Amino acid sequence: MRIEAPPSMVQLATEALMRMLLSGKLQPGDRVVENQLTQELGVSRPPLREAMRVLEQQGLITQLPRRGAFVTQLTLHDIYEIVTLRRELERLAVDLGVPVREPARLQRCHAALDRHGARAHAGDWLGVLEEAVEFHSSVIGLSGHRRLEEAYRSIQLQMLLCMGMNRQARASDESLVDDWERHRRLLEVIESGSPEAVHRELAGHGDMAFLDGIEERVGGHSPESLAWLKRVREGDS
Amino acid sequence: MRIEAPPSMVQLATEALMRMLLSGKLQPGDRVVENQLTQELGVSRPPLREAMRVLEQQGLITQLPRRGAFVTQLTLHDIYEIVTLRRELERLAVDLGVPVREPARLQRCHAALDRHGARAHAGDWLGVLEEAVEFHSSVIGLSGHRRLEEAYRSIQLQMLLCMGMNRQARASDESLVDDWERHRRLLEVIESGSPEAVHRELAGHGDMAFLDGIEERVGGHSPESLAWLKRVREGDS
DNA sequence: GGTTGGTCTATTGTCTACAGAAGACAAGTG
DNA sequence: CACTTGTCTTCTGTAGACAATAGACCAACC
Repeated sequence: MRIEAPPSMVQLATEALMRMLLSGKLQPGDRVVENQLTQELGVSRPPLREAMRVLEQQGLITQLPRRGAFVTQLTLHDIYEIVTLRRELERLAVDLGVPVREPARLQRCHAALDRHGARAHAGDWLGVLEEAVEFHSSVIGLSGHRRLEEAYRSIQLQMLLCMGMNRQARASDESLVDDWERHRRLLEVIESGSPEAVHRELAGHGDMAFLDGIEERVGGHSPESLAWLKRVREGDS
Repeated sequence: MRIEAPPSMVQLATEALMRMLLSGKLQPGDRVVENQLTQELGVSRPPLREAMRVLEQQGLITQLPRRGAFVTQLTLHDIYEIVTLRRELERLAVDLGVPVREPARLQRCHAALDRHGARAHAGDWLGVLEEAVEFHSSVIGLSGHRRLEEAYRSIQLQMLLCMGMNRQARASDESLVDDWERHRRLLEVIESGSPEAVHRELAGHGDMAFLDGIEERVGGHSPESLAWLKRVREGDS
């Protein structure tokens, strides 16, 4: 049995920061001061800075040279980018991955789904979020396309960051379980083996509710994004 | 007139490393030792490490905890991933960006193309590469989709890294100019405004020559990648 | 002779300290 | 009273030093 290497401070700091972002403890637009975090996390600045570089690359925080780092604040155009790109990546993943060639890959989906269910029933809000990300990643991973999976994961995290604010208020225990049920259905459809059916299920997957009244909550209304929002609302879902 | 902030060491180190990778001074599989580079680049280790984290995120170098960093060595499956994903991103970019809505964006394409041409005629091999990347990025950027452009750029750099070895030998001065001519033609087709025509031009863009005999040069022959290679060679290009 | 154990070196992981820039604030000036 | 200017504080950028680990090499033992 192969023992695993102890996680590096960079890794721990990255995960801790990610959790602070997903939980909303760090909100979009917030300034991220290095010295504050070193105290909170018990890490010195160099590894923390490396972790921040990683999250910067993922688009979760934004660094301005000599001015500090901020939690990325998405514009309407950003949301347009995220949603359109995510949809395209999903499409490709389904076409490549469904029907599933290697049953072993399904195991990962089931494992994530089970953990998701456990967290949902326990009312563990943040845990549900993390396992939902892992579940979706594992679904995309059915394609056997690592880069596709990573791109998808990155996009997904950005989207969650944006949903952060109103999520906490909205997510009751029932809706957590509802999410799980929806994911369970998705996996069933995938196992049935029809790419078209999966596309349909994903199209109606219904995580677009956060778009309601989005224009008032964010800035950056580009022509593209406004046109897109109009199309989406006219039922092109 | 707004003066620009002096570039940080992290930025400089990232660019220098990138150049070492593109030029083949660092070859796939090579070990990257921090202390050696600090001497060569005249930077201390913390900013160098941050730069390496950035390149790790881009997939250009691979870090093994407590074992050091290596230039990423691509498998056939990796190449399959890169080519398929790149194609998909191109497709989306063309559909979103052609015909061009904002003429201002074309200016960036033309500027990059001009620089590309100048480097090609000067026989500046590395410069051509850099400007070719910028040209392609600017074309994808016609879509106004920043994330799409960045994903494409990352994928493209990975591909260049893989082509590195045989590139230097193969690229004569004429072929440099040929590349430029091809790019010029592409931009003309784009300006003509027909997405289908652009798709056709891209399909026959002809940078697939490096796939000849690729199986012998790299490892990692997954079922997906072998099937894909067969399809490509049967003229699905 | 092959294997095991120990030591030694090279390299990574982390921390502390210092230099320099950006922004805040207050005092002076029109 | 508004605006500018100088200073001060806070924070980032970078450097250098120390601790700890992995792998190589050599010797001793089975």
